[in-house]
Amino acid sequence: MPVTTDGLSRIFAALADPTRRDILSRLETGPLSVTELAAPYSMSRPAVSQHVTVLEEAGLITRSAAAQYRPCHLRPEGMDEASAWIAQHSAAWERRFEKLDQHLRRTAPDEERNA
Amino acid sequence: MPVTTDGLSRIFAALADPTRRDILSRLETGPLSVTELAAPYSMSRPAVSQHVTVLEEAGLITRSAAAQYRPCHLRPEGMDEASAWIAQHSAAWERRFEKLDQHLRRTAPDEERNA
DNA sequence: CTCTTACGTAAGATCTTGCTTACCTAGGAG
DNA sequence: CTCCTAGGTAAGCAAGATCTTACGTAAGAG
Repeated sequence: MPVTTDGLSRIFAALADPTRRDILSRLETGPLSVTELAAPYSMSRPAVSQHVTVLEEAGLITRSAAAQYRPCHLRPEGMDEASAWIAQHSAAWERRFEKLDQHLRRTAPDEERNA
Repeated sequence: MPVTTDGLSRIFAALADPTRRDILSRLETGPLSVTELAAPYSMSRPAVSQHVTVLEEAGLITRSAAAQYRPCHLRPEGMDEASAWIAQHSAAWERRFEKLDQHLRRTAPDEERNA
């Protein structure tokens, strides 16, 4: 990854780690502190802190600056860009096969006309 | 990334590169050879070949083994897993805000009971 | 004040990624 | 056969990712 990475690349890169995806899943039920997030994993707390930073820089979560307790919570609009990219390209995928489909149906399309 | 990476991580990692996303976009209009894919980029053809290998190992494209011409084409079901993950978690995101929504609505929910 | 808790960050080891150039194979034209 | 085209692969390097341990800081308890 180059020095300056675009937002979409950052989001997909953030999602390309099982630990980070698990963190996102666990935040869906409510905010958690870094210490709480780190508990189930076998890695050190600073490692989890770095994962959280990656998620934050990708715009997928935010951290409150509340004293020494800094709960992490989801940023709902964070995944919109990735979601939109996938949706758009899935649509293109499907259009390609719809065209094939239509082509195949032109061989015997008679059943739908007499309704 | 560890020695063995799960499929979802491989897919997201493959999507986390602008060149590879661009390759996928260009394949939506039909299959292209590695040489054709490499033409617009300023990097070497082997570099593009390696990007194509990454996409292939993620299950996003396939290569025909036709003689020395090996056109790359999309594998439509390749993005399903990523799409499903995003959809599922976007849904969880939304449910979280629906619950908030419902909670707010419980302050004045009387209109729906007398149908 | 000191001590604890929660957390970030710096330094460093190690692995992976993304590129390069150089080289190799396979098929077709002559 | 030789030559060209298409493309995969190896070696090597710079940069980044992921972890570790060690340390620093800020807020509250006593």
